Amino acid sequence: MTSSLKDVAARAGVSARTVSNVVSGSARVAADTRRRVQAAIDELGYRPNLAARSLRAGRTGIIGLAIPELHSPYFAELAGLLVEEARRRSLTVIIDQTRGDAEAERRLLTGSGGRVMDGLIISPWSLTAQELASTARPLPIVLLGERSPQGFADRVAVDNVTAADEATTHLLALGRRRVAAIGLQPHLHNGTAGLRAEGYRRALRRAGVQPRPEWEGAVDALHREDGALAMARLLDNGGAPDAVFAFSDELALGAIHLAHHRGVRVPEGLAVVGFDDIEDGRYGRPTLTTVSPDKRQIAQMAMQCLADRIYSPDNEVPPSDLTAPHRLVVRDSTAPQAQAVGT
Amino acid sequence: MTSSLKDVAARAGVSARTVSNVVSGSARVAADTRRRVQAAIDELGYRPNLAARSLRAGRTGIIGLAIPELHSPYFAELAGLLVEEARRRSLTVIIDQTRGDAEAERRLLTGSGGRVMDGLIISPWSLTAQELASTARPLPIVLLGERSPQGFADRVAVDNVTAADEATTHLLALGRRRVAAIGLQPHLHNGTAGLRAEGYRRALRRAGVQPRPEWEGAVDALHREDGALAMARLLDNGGAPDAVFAFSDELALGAIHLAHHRGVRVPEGLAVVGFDDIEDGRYGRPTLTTVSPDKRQIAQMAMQCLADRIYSPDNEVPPSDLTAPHRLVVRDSTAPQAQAVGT
DNA sequence: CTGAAAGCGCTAACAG
DNA sequence: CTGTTAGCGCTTTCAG
Repeated sequence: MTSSLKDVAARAGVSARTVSNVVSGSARVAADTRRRVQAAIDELGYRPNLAARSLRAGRTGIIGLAIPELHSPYFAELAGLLVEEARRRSLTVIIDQTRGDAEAERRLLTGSGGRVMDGLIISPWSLTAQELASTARPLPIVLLGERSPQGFADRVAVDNVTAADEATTHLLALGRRRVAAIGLQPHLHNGTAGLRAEGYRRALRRAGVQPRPEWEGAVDALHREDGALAMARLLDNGGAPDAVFAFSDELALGAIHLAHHRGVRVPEGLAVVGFDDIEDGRYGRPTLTTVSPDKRQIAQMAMQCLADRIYSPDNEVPPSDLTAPHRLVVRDSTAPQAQAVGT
Repeated sequence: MTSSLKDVAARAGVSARTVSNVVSGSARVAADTRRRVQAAIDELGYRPNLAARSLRAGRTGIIGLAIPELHSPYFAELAGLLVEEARRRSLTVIIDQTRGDAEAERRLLTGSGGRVMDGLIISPWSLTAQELASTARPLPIVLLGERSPQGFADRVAVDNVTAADEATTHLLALGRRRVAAIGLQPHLHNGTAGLRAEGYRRALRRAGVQPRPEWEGAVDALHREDGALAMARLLDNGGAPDAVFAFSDELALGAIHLAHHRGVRVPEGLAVVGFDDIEDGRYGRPTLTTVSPDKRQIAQMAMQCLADRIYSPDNEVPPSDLTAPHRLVVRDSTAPQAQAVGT
């Protein structure tokens, strides 16, 4: 059914070598020969077999992307950007969901996938960087988001402590003092949540506000419903906070949803800041103030990093730790007045 | 660096054949030999080379998923489910974004990708089923969503006409008569939008309401901003509709956002129904009434279909046309009263 | 500029 | 139950 390079060669009356040259454009071929070969290719509908090429090259041109959840807006958007960056480098992306499950993260590396990929970009939730790096070897990996300690693999992340500090400081600057946080994940070794909590507490202290455990809302996952649940607990036991810093926009949206049902107005009674700058936040009601990581930059950095490792594997460059920029985008959910400010 | 089957064989003192048997579990191997081979595998950290295996088998175990946008909540969720279904069958998914671009859709098939994939699930926006099927041959493909005419490839979709009819009828049952639609895409050959428009008009006629062109809001894309834009035009030139059926939840959310800014209350002044049942709709304000396609079912049907084609390619079964179930989920955006009804 | 031939790592016939 | 071997389709030395 499918024709091979040899078939094309036979048809064009040349050797396989010449066809290969025409296809890859690697060496000079006489214009006339090239034309004849091209004609044969078209007639036979020939397309190179990637498996054979990979076998030969020792490379597949495929990289893996392992994220906890594809249906989370933040990861979906990031995945889209990464796929774009990959295409720019003629790389193909295989996406896998780990659901934050340690077993899934491990299987990705030990399973057959480990051999089909030239490299892996992973946002780990359960495994430590060390465990990942040692399991993956010699597969190059790039870590997204933060997991301490560093030094085992390349990593790209925003400065979570500073970002969280800025978000919290923004709430304090509005005159709010009972500033709660939503999104701690003590059950996971989620470094990101820990760092954001650290920034949150740092900002409070700097403003002379003592952090209080009952203001720190833990969550199981980072979805709207978890945010709603945490918000409910804060309203019931947290001593009525007047502001919330949620560690993700989804959590923030869930919290706002619940606050509304409890008759708490946002931003009047409760100012809310999220994290991620997902599209829903821009079109929700009220529009959501959020920490916006530069996702395109993250995608570029991660892909650049991985490509470097793949194409110069012998290069003994120590793991790099890249920080992507972020900025606080102020919208209605922290507006000083009740007036809508627009997008 | 990486060790091959031959290395393992040498180390275990057996032949390559035996190692292959141990790895694949295909033939009986003496318990003692198996143990020795396994030990060698572990020591060397051997993992089979997928490229070689694929070359041999003539199959890669990789299937493609081509969707217009990964960051659209609907497609992201669907992609997640498809990846799950694929794993259940030990298949790996490569995800690609077409952005609804004809060139991208074509390149996916003609480019090198066509050789690395065993099959393709695609949600086409620009190419016709016929063009896709003929370009793809002999690659099995499954179409998601509707594109007429049918008969060129397997297809999975909800009954868009009926679903749109139900959504519109629901609005009419609330006593609304100036029922607009948002989401027509006359510039694309988007069969889905056309079918939803058809169902919308059918419902109007059955209720004795004459469809009016100025009630049909066209959009460039299916995002919130497009919905907002279309809503603005309807309010300006559409004679103040009292209800809107949006062809996607994102459009609906954008429309609601804009209506709110114009001082139109939802659902009191404007009842809104969306399509897709994305998570944002459940946590927005108001919560969004929507047509909910059974996404899991869609994923299962599509994967089953594709797997059948891949594993029995000679089977001359004619292309099947599967209809996935859907249901109307009524929430606050079409509540008869202004009271919040909850999720 | 082109031909011949080796070999990437694996599996499956075919012996033994 | 296990060893030997051919060959999947391609690239790439080595000759010509």
